[in-house]
Amino acid sequence: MPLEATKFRQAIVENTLRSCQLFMGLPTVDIATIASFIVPKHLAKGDYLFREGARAEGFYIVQKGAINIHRVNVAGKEQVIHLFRPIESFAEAALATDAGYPADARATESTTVLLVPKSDFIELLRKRPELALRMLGSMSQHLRVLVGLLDDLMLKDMGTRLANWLLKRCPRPLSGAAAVIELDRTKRVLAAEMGTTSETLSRTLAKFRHKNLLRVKGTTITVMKPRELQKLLQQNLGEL
Amino acid sequence: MPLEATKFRQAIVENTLRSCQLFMGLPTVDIATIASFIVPKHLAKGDYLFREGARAEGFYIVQKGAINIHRVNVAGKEQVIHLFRPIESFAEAALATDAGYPADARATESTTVLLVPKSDFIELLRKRPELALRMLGSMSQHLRVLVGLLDDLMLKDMGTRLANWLLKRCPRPLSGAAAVIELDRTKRVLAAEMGTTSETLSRTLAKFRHKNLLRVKGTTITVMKPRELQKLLQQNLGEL
DNA sequence: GTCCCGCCTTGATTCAAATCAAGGTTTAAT
DNA sequence: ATTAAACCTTGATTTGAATCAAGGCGGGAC
Repeated sequence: MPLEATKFRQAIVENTLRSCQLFMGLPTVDIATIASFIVPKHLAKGDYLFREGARAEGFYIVQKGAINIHRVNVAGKEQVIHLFRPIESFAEAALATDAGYPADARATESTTVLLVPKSDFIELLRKRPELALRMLGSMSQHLRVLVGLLDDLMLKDMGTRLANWLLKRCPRPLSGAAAVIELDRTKRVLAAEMGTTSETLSRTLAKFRHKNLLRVKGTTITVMKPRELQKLLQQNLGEL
Repeated sequence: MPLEATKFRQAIVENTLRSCQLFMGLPTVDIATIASFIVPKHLAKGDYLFREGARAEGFYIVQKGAINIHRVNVAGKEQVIHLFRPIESFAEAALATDAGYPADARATESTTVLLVPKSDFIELLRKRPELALRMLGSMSQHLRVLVGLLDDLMLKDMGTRLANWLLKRCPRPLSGAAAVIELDRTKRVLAAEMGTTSETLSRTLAKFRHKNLLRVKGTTITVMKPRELQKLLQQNLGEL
């Protein structure tokens, strides 16, 4: 294989690493070291990267596409935990424990991830305590996301849940300016993420549409009146 | 203050540290170092250790009593995230980020916790990469717990949820031997942890009682027929 | 001991969401 | 371009849990 090609590939990987939160601003040497033991993996839409309980090989960084982390509970229902998109890292927990992955990971579209193998990385970690702190930061971020998800799921009714979800995605809800939200996923999947069925989501969106709070076109939602939505959320909460 | 007393206190702290998962098996020197910057805190029942958003001073280890970590969502409802008991550590996420604590912490009884101050500990972390790995392990454990909680909360009905909860607490569910479960909390609180109301919990327990699956006396539940319960759980799940 | 407050239980009612069902629409593949 | 499959929407029905309400039990204060 031509040496040039290898170098080129390495350069791309290094670029991804540098731009990802976890390694941003790291010395070039370290980036190069990490890049040297990266294993890229390609997945077709629907392929599983790993399943719950599988021995953990390391953690991952999404380079292209999207990875859906989910859990199928004893009842067989799938609860989406998170959807990771390019430059995000996940499964860092794998580093620290011999227990298998605690959830399933599936590509929701054609996807490339970079595997950072456990043993290699741990070795580096021993020499670079700074890095360990970053890992801690990343995991604490994941914890926060999970706590946020819990919050959302426990909110009383779908109206409230959806309003809350939409507002979190409006750039400046208080400005009153219409905001366009691109779903990046099918409504069925969105419903699953919010812990409900596509029917209920559909109805709730319809309710908001009829109040002229928003418009829906395909997988694009335009929030026409963020402030109204905000107000509605507040008063829903008040009535509890 | 008499030197002896100080030494004595230090010895007790070191003992707690040694027995806690996080520091178990650590060299004596390190234990002593950590013990030297520990700040013990006493809380009366109902006192808050910290509130959501508060600047994080460090992480904690429960020495005596119990700490309830919970979240009050936008609707004002309290969702219990976890109840920490002696020798458990929590809020490790505080180390790695400047964001405040992501939840509230309240003592549910008279409690003593050991505060491990952030800056001191981070300094040590830089010199002891091993320690950082342990922290990662601990956080990954918390992640698992949270994922498990999510699982439970999303289970269809209370019958299923409760059966699942009980079975997780039977030492050997398959043995068929009756198991005694001590709640350690009021039923109202348990209901909150399971994301429901005390009325619903009461009814569900009654249902199981009528089927002679268990007996309830105060805060003690005796599961008479774990296997029956297991069977019921399976078939509940099948019917979905 | 007795009084009181908070906890638990049980019943009746209400309500939101899951489920079942069917028609219309978009997407992707041939 | 045609067709099949998946997706979305909307309606009717069912169901499980929250809520409202009231009575009983138990433990702590005095």
